[in-house]
Amino acid sequence: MTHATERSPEGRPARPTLEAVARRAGVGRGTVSRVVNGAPGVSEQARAVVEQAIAELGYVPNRAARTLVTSRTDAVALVIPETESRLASEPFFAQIIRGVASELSETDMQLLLILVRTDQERTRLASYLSGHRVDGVLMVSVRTDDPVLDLLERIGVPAVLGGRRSLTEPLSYVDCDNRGGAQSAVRHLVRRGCTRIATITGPLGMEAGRSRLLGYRQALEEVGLPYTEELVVHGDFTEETGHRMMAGLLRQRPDLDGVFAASDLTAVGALRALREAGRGVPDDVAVVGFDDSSVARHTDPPLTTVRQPTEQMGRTMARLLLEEIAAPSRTHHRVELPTELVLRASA
Amino acid sequence: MTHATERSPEGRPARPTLEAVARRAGVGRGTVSRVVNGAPGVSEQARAVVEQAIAELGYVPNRAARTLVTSRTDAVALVIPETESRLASEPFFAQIIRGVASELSETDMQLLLILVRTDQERTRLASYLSGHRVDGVLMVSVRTDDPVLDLLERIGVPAVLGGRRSLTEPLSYVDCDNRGGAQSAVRHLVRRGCTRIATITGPLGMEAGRSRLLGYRQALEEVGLPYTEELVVHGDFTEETGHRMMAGLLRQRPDLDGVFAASDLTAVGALRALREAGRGVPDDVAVVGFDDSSVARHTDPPLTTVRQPTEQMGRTMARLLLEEIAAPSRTHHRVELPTELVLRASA
DNA sequence: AGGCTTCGTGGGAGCGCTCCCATCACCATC
DNA sequence: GATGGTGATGGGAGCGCTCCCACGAAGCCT
Repeated sequence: MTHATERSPEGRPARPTLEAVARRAGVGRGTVSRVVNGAPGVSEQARAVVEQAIAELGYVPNRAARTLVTSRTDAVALVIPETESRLASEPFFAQIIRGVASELSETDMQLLLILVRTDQERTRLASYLSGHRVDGVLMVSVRTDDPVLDLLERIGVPAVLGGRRSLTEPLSYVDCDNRGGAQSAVRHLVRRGCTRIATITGPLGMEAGRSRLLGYRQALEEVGLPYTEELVVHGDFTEETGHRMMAGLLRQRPDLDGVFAASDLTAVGALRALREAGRGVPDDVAVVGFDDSSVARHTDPPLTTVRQPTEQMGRTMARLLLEEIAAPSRTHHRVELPTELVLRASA
Repeated sequence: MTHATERSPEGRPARPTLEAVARRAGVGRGTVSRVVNGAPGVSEQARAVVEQAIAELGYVPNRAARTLVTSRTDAVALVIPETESRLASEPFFAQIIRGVASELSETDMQLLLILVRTDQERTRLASYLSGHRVDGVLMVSVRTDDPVLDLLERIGVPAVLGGRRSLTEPLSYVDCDNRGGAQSAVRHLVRRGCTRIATITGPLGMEAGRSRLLGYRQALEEVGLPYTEELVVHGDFTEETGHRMMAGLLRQRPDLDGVFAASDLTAVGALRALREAGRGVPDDVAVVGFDDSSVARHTDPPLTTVRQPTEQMGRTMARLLLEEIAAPSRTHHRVELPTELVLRASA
């Protein structure tokens, strides 16, 4: 009798089961299961024998079997609704992914990535989520009217958002202090002497867009500068609209001397428009962005911007989600992380 | 008798099972299973009744139960070994993810994302893969000596690499024409009159690094320019070493008039060193990068670079993997996609 | 000494599905 | 009319695990 691994008819080594481990260790299935799951009520001696057998056989629990009976899946989904190609151009998403993955890697939770682009994929996602295929859901870049979020609330899956839909977000979320960050950006422009400060907003369908606009407004008001519609143009975080809006702004208000762009990409577009218009940055017009994405360091001139702790946001989201999965409760978590103004040459 | 959903003791609606559908449709489990899986041998009539019942009950198959018996998991893993913070700074990874996700979204395969940073995580990955928890594996940014790859070969999981370990890669892979791309970059430098062309290589532990160096060498040789060790310095695709290596190069060979950087990030570092040394780009020194990552458009001057079809690579990888899963065979796939030189202002 | 917990343990039941085989109705054939 | 397909169907067995209950061996109290 050798120690040769059991083999199925085709000759591939058959994976050892709980049963096999139990037989080898000379104990019952229950005991092995308790050892594997770290459950109490196992004698030191039994535990040792079982662990030995597990090692010898190279036993790895069958996740599907476990899921079938516990109906835990040990998986969480990270949902990224990436309209356009923002995923590729904005390091934001990659950093969130990094944070989430690194927090999860210490547990044995699997990370499922779900990119949602079309409405059709949105529908699939809905049926996916109602199929209880994950223990929890992380979702970033949320828009106020996203129907998937209502679904999440309705079916009661543990969920944590990156960002929020409104100031009264009912779901758990992790956000950065968008309002405060914007305010500090505009305060900086004021401090350096700008008096006619415009803003190119983000999409107002996202709370981040609205809050950054609010921060702009509050910073103006606190120093008594007028808030005028003329100096507020609406963008969508992309470079392209940043460029177009800035060009329009210059035509409308040639006298402006400062711009707060609601994202770095928007700022990049704005810088281009300013260059084309022959305006010097920061001397004629000072520019501040938001995000501190990797382009910020490479623009000409390098961009003064508001850094948000993206990776930490991802990490926090994952941690909160794990907590909610472990101890489901009606109370939701709300976390707001601070931002930081990064001074470079553009303002 | 109402149509009310069955409920478990806690009041949460119980998910309908195959059995429930069968009862409602007045057929056996077998028939429902055949309908759900699109298997032949079901009468039109039975199919209609079953589909009706499925719709009424909102039945969604339990994946775990299915996996338990078929030992298919309907999931593939995308493994990204991201030493340092390359994931965040290089859009490469995000684009690969996009490509993979978009190809997969048309099937009902799940995408599992696995980031591997430490050696400990590497070990976990190994045990993960030997646990047969996915039907296939995608892996990018492969290093020649990565032990995980041997493991993949050994356990025979379907796998497709993004990039390859050597020119004789035994596993299936999708790569871009690194050698040809580098060659076209250097040819361009030659064409614009450069005669003392240096290169800052990528890590030579990756085939991409070696092939790009080879392309550089071949381009020189075909026009009779000498290949000298002095003009070849070794980097690792990062900005930081690009900067340091370029500075060293300038000290060593102040007469150089062209640089081929093996990545855009490296080129960015090189541009900075050149600026600090007071050299004009492209007039004193022309610079070409590789990747056409998003920074390339924003550098000063904008970077001439070699575009690789990253998203298409991701898409192709996923497609090949699905094929290998569907029809396992000993023959592996090798795909090499073309690159394209993108002319901007730096050369 | 007898009854009481307490602890460690074994193993039956069952999660929801697929696989496969036995069955049956039906029709074509000799 | 008996025979032999053929195609549709139902349901048993079993995938590998957790849950839980029953059981025996100690240890504790009165």
